[in-house]
Amino acid sequence: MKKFENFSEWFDEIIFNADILDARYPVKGFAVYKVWGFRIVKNILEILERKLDETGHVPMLFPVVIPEDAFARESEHIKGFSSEVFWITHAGDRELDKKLLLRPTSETAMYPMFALWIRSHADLPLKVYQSVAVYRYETKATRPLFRMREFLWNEAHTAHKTWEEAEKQVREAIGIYSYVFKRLGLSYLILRRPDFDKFAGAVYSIAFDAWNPDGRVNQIGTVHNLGENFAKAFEITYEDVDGKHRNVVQTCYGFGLSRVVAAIIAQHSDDHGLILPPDVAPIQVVIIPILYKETAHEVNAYAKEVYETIKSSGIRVHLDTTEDKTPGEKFYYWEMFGVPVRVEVGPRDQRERNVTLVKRVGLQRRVVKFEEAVTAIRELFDEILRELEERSNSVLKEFVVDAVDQLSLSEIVKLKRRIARVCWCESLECADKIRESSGGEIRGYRFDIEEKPDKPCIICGREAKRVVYVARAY
RNA sequence: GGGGUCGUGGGCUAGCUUGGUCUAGGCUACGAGACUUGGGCUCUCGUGACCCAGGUUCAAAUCCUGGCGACCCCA
Repeated sequence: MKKFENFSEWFDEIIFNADILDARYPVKGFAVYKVWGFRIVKNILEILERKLDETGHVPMLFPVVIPEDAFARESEHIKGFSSEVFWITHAGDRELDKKLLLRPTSETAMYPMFALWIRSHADLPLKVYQSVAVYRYETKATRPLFRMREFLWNEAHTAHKTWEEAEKQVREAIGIYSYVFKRLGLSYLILRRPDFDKFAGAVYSIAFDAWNPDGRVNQIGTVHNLGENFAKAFEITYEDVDGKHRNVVQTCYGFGLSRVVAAIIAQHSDDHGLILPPDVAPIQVVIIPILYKETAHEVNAYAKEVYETIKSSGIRVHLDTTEDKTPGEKFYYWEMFGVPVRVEVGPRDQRERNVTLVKRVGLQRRVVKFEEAVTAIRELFDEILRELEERSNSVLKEFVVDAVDQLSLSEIVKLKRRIARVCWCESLECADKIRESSGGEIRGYRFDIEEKPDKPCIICGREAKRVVYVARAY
């Protein structure tokens, strides 16, 4: 199965064969994370949550149910989400007086509590996060990991005294996510969404759009400045030093764990199977003993010694002692699971007290001395991450193509399945036409760098205000 | 929301047009064994499937109706 020719089938095969996700659960849009997938999730979470802790966020856990009246408090918010909400209407055969909904996101679960907790400026800033499943009745076709009706994410919610502080928080959030994505070697565009596509209830939204082999973009994270919109609706006020009561200014941001797993698979993996960044690989090193009858005993003993040494250095290592499988079969097996480094230990290595190291990316062999094995493996980890990052980055560069007119726009997005870079006048009419003629959506303009339009609007020919990116999306 | 394609062991599929030879074939996976072992070796044996409910018929995996489910395309 070929990644760049038939992405969909390739992807389904990988998540099934590598024990990431079993999508055969009998409810559409819901699936089971299997061991390998869930361990990867936990490893990603560990990196993210540590970073959130370091930057002054505190973990909490809010209920999965939200009462209807709280959900309806902010008018834009309810407009944006009501069509995809799961409702709880009954308990047994009794109808509930007060309908409850399963959180599609937790603003309306958290903010009534924020209103109770925040009394004075001394309570600010408040920075809370939780890692939970959320529920959205997607009407578009659901896809494993990319578009689920139940999906895992980490969401953070903050409250501040001023707009400036909230702005600072937005930048901190972008920094946190960028840091995690870097350790995963992912490439993406940081885009400020056009106003018509911002989060329901936000002043503005920033999103991380990762590239995908089929040309669709995969939104793996979002950061929103909520301004005072929710503070007004939920009456979240504080007493300032001057004794006046003011609304807090809020931000919130979400990190899509399911989609980040999808992005790791989609960007890094190849036709042999998964390729995992060392930081999140459940097993970082697998040792394959090469056994021959005459030397089996010595080689096994040596493999065990190698195993103990690597293990004691803190690396997640596994010794494959399965019998009745040839080394070749084991190579293919562990390649499917994306283990970053393979250590081959055979009679030759044993005799000379060497080990043979093989990287999952590229699969070149190198022989090092036993004493140098751990150091060499750690170097390989760095090398692997750098390679993944560079490779992914160069694909992203290849994927972004400048569109000069409507014809080339539709060609880039529809036929070539790429991300088009176009100049836009910011009018809604032209946005609609861009959508119609390309089949893609305006994802927004760059947040991290400023791009000045050097051409007129691709649709109307008037002066362009923004350089925007257009792509099909998950 | 509209249109289309398709449901066969755990996974991928053949068979369906023209009903019978299907006791449903293959690959893979899984279990037992032998032989191998520096890239999927070979062999023997074994487990395991026609989405559901009706209908047509002497006879249904195959035809018809309905349901459920999946996938693709368009809005």
